[in-house]
Amino acid sequence: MKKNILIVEDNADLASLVQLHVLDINCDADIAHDGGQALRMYQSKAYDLVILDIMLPVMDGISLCQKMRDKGAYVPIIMLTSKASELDRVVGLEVGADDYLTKPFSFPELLARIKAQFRTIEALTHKPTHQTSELFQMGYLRMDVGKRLVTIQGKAIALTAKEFDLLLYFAKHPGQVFTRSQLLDQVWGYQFEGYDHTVNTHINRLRLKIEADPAKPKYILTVWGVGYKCGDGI
Amino acid sequence: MKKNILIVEDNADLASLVQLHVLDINCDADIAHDGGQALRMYQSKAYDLVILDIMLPVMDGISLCQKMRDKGAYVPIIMLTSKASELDRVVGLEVGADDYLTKPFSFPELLARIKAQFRTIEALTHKPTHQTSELFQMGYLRMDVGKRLVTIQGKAIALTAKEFDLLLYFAKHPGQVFTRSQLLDQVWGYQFEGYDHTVNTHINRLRLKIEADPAKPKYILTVWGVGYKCGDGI
DNA sequence: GAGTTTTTTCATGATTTTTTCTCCGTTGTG
DNA sequence: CACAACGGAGAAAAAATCATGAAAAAACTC
Repeated sequence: MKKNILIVEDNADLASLVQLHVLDINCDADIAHDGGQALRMYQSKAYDLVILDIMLPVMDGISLCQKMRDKGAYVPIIMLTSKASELDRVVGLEVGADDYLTKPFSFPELLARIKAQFRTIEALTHKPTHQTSELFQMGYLRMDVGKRLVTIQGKAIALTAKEFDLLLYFAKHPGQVFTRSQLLDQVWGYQFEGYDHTVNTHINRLRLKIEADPAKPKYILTVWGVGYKCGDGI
Repeated sequence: MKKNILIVEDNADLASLVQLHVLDINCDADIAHDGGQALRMYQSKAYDLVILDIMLPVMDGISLCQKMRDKGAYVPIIMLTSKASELDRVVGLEVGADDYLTKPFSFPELLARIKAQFRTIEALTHKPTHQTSELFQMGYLRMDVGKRLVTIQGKAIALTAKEFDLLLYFAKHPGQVFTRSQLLDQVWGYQFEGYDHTVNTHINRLRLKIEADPAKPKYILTVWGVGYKCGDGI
């Protein structure tokens, strides 16, 4: 996935040069030549990083940096400057920049600093995204209830709604034997008026999908004269 | 809430000086004089930041940095060095440092950089407070919650309020399947009295806007007999 | 308050799933 | 071994679900 970088730099040559270099680390870059343009672009597109020259026409880099910081999402900002004065460096960082480079800088260092910013973001955001949804397992077969996903040895199996509900019912009651009408009551709902035969058909199609050899089922077993139960899949 | 900083520096005078200065920004600091000691301290206490001299006896700063990075939790590392060679700077950043300072450095700048690191952490870890909002992504599609902006491969997509909220809900729960009434409850609010059909229409318009081929959606997928889920967009 | 945009409701046709039905092999029983 | 009940397989019929487009209602703007 390509990252988007916004380069804010009035020197067109330098801007293009930077743009060229960030391509090497798989990043796309747009260029803004003054502060006003930069702010408009920043608001109209989701950038992953901003490279910002502090000396700009129309609006200086410090003000621009503050305005960007006020606009919602956190986007890392790397400041560039020709002044080597310490005061500027400190002001830049105080005002919300995440890093600071003094011109002339080397491109390897710029790229290294860009990557360092991305790494921080990754490390910090790459966390509680994983919803802990209920998981059931029988042998190699796993069911994720929230995602309604079934995998066998990691391979995804596409099930219809009823197939999934039926299989889930077995997975939730390992080893237990159910008659067809019990299954109709529990999975279809007690108000369902239909034939026991319906269950057969569903078990059938389920077996076609999940069993290696549907003639010798391992997950859903027939209990002759009674109904079905789930095996351990092994 | 005081922050804990680990200073890894063999020059005892400089170490104490740094320790003294970080007190000004309400930070406590421990000092390690060599790499082995540093690693033991790093593992035995939860630090918020590490200041690391690259030239160390026993174990050099680069190796130490890598070892720390391997130890799970993300702690920002600021490297110090007397060598001004560009290669070192780049190696330092490549190896997992978040920032890099060349001796002699000024204390205001060191403190500014420390604060910049903390600010990043705050912005990214602190739950989406009103100011700092989050970015969500599914494939080429990105959502900036603060700006209420959606882009696909950098191109901005104009969504209405409901469309945005609905899409955001999917983006926040990747892969999770929702029924139409769940979506009505979660996105519209449980007090909403309306038809499931409403969801269809919105999904429909969303697809027209975000899908390359609305007939073969990649972002919002239909789960037959259940509802909808978001795909990974690829 | 008129005009625009957004949201909701509704109707239709296409598609998928579910149910029903039939045939045939299998299993258990006497 | 024969007979009857049972379960499996497949196809056809029925039902449910969804996409689409259009119209009505509501919300918002100027």
